[in-house]
Amino acid sequence: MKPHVHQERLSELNEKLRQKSRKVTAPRQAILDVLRKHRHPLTNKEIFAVLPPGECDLATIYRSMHMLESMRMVQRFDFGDGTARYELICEGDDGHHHHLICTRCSEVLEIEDCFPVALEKKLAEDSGFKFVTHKLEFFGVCPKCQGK
Amino acid sequence: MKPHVHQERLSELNEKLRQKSRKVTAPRQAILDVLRKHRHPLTNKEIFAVLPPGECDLATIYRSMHMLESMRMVQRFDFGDGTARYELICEGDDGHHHHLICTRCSEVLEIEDCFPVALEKKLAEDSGFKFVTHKLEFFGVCPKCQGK
DNA sequence: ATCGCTGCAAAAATTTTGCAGGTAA
DNA sequence: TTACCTGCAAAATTTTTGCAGCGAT
Repeated sequence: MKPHVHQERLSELNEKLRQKSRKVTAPRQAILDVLRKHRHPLTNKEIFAVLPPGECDLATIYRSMHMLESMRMVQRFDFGDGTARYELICEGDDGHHHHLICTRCSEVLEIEDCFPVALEKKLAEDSGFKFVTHKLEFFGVCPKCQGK
Repeated sequence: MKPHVHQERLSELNEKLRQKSRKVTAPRQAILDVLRKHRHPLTNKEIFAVLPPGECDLATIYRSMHMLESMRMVQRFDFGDGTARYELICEGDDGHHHHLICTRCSEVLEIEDCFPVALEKKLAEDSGFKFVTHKLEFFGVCPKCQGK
């Protein structure tokens, strides 16, 4: 491990990992660094491709993403193509947001609008379900792809 | 093919298939019959399991679902577990709706509420995207599972 | 008689798991 | 030292594809 880099991240990571008696390892830091440098959800394969060869095994990425998701350090998204994508959850944020994805070039915009809370509450009351959450993604054709 | 069953369905299928110079085959009718008998989205594997052995190959189901989706006869849904699910689109309906899924027992409720059209329009205007649609699914714990 | 469709088999793509050795705490 | 973690390899899932023969039109 390089003790001089990403101290601020390291302390956050340390704290969260130690809470669960997990270890701060080089592969985990490398993965978090990749996620930090990308604004949009990445597939495990994309994370693997970006990392220097030999820095982290693909299986380790899968295992790490599961762990990071259970610790609420990353948020999983599904764009409907059958491949999981992950985005780093910022501090003080719950990671809940949505995307607008171009169906032609796969460009991704982050969306601040969200499903109205009132409707979600009504839904929970009507159905008797509890702890109701939702996943919402938008799809369309971006300006660049409209002429083609 | 059994000429005495599901005549009403057959004529609908015939018409749509013939429009694309596709053929009305036993496997395709069998698949549509399964979908018609189930109110909720099914995975290809589930469809395969329900069909009598030897009635339809799994690969044929995959091929059929792609075709039926492109013909807008089925709607694809993603429940976030990495497996595609399909539901029959009723006549006169565009198939656009959502579900409330129990994260413990996988019970599925159909939801009539939808993301407000006005917000979707605003989203399209703000972003410059066109043909904007959305996918929305709700997750929670159903009444039966709340005590456990 | 076409042309499309099917079953079978193989391959591709994504994700999970077992295990022996290595490393953080 | 002791758990936990990693790489490697193998397996499990889900989905796609090639091909020869069959079948709807």
